[in-house]
Formats: sequence, structure tokens, C-alpha cells
Amino acid sequence: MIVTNVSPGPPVAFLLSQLGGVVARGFAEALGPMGLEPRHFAVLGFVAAAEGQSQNALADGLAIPPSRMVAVIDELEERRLVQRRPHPTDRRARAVHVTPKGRKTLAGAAELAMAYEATVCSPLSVGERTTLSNLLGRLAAAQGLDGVHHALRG
Amino acid sequence: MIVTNVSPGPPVAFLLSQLGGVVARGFAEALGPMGLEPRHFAVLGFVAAAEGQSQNALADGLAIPPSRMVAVIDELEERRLVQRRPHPTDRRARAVHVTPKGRKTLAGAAELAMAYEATVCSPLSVGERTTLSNLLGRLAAAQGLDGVHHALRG
DNA sequence: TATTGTTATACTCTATAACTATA
DNA sequence: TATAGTTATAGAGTATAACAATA
Repeated sequence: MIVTNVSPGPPVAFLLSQLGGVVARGFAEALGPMGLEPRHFAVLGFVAAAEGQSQNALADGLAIPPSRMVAVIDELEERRLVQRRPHPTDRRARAVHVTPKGRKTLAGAAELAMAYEATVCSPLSVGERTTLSNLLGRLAAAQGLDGVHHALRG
Repeated sequence: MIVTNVSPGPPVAFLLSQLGGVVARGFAEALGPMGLEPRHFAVLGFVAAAEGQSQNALADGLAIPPSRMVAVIDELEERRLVQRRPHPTDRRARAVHVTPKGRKTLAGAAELAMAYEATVCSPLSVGERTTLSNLLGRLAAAQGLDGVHHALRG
């Protein structure tokens, strides 16, 4: 009998667990010079993509509990990267906006992220990166990942 | 100017962080029916691969602190999967051995792990799995991963 | 004096649920 | 009565360092 349902080489699930942890930590380190953690980067980017959202809307969109969103916005606001303004139609809510300084910081962090991406992928040719991105994307889709909540785990 | 240093598609580092977390959690769940957590599986397998090692040697080999190893061995011994015996040459140390029940449990857990691997890889053809394993293996090697400490993060 | 196993402590991180002010 | 934001609390998980027995 020929075994066909086992993938050759080291188990993929195995490598993914290993690499996922290392890359997540490495990404956090790469962001260090900006003084941002991955969660700040994620929230800042999400706010910049759609300004004026309520904190609950942000928490919903990034699939994190509202109480955590409060802390992240606190830290971002303390550094003048975002600003809480009164919500135009609901006096309970706060409309979150990005400051000019926040946009600059976001741009810098995005550059660091791209540089880290290049470091991680450096062992591969451009063609291989495309292949890898495609294969991983299919696995991610099968796992129900939609590409939104990225840097929030840990 | 043509941009060549950016990989096409979603960033690989991004997908790896996402998938790593999901797969690690999924693996923990897959092991659930056995009543084992990934760390127990890893230690049990490492002990089975070389019996009679001291706890410090195990902690060293799996790159986890000795105090943590104590807790894991405690739990494995409570379930009669491993056994602490006096070390033949050093009365301070304990030689850790796998019981017959431990071997059966390990075999069952290994089957669950293979089944989970098959689930994760189900969107890919066998050829694609080989390709993916190869690409991930090269990234892992570049990150200094040696393939030993797998299921211990989280 | 150093090392093995162990225990205790302290620290980080997180979600849950209470609280207030508005709706 | 329900919802937005906030705060407080408690839980899980962890590493660090102190400890006793032995080398």
C-alpha cells in the first residue's frame, strides 16, 4: 500500500507554528525603533483607512475586545498619533482621527514593515515569494482568515 | 522605476504571523481528545527519543527553563506517562523514562498530529505541499530554527 | 563552590464584568 | 432597556530568583 495522505518533508503545520512565532516576535522588534508595537501599528493603520470611527467600530473591525481598544487608543493619543473627538451624532461615542504626526509615524512604520518583509523573504527568489504567498494565502483562506486582524495576536 | 524588492501578493511575514497563531491553536485543539497540550506532546516525544535523561538535559534540549520542565514532568508523571527514577551516577538528578502507557499515548497523539497536518494541508495538492514544506524549511533555517523546539511556544 | 531539582514570588498579559453617561 | 466608553478585578501564564540536597 502506498501512503499518499502524508506530506513529504517536515510537517507544514509544524513549520508554520515555529515560523509564525519567530516572525511575530521579529516583526515586533523591527517596529521597535518607531516605539510602536504591532497592535499600535494595526490600529493606527485601521484608523487611517477610515477616520472618525467609534472605538467600538474599531474594536469590532479588528476583532479585539473594546476594553483593549481603550488602552491602545490611550497610548496612541498620549503620543499624539491619534485624537479623540466628539462623535457628530452620538454623544456617548468618540470619533477617532489620525493626526499629521500619526500619518508620518504610520508611513515610517510601514517602511520598517516592508524592510522586515524583505529580510524574512531574502532566502527566496522573487518567483518563489510569489509562489509562497499564493500557497499561504490559500491555507489562510481555508482557515477563515480574512486578512484584517494581522498583528494583534500577542 | 520598477520596484523589484517587494514580494507580490499579501506580505509573507503577515501571512506567517496569522497562520502560525491559528495553526498553533488548532494543533492544541486537535490534541485535546488525548488530554495533552503541545508542550506535553513535545516533552513526551523528546523523552521517548532518548530515555533516562535528566530534567536539566531535557530543559536544555527543548530550550525551556528548568522550572517549567518540572511542572510538565509533574503532569506527565501524574498521568503515569513518564516515570522519574534515580539517576544511576548522580544522586541529585532524576532519570526520566517513558512508561508503556506513555508510549501508547504518544502514538495516539502522533496520529492526531498527522490528521491535523492533513486537515491544514487539504487545500493543497501533494506536489504543492512538497513545495511549501521546502520553502518554509528554507525560511526556518535562515531564522536559525533547528526543528527541535516546536510546540513549546504558547 | 557549583549544580540538580524544586518552590515561591513577582510580573505580564488578558478577558470579564461592573460602572457612568448617554441613547 | 440597551449601548459607548471606561475602569477594576481576577485569571492564566511566565520567568526569576531563592532554597535544600548533592556533587
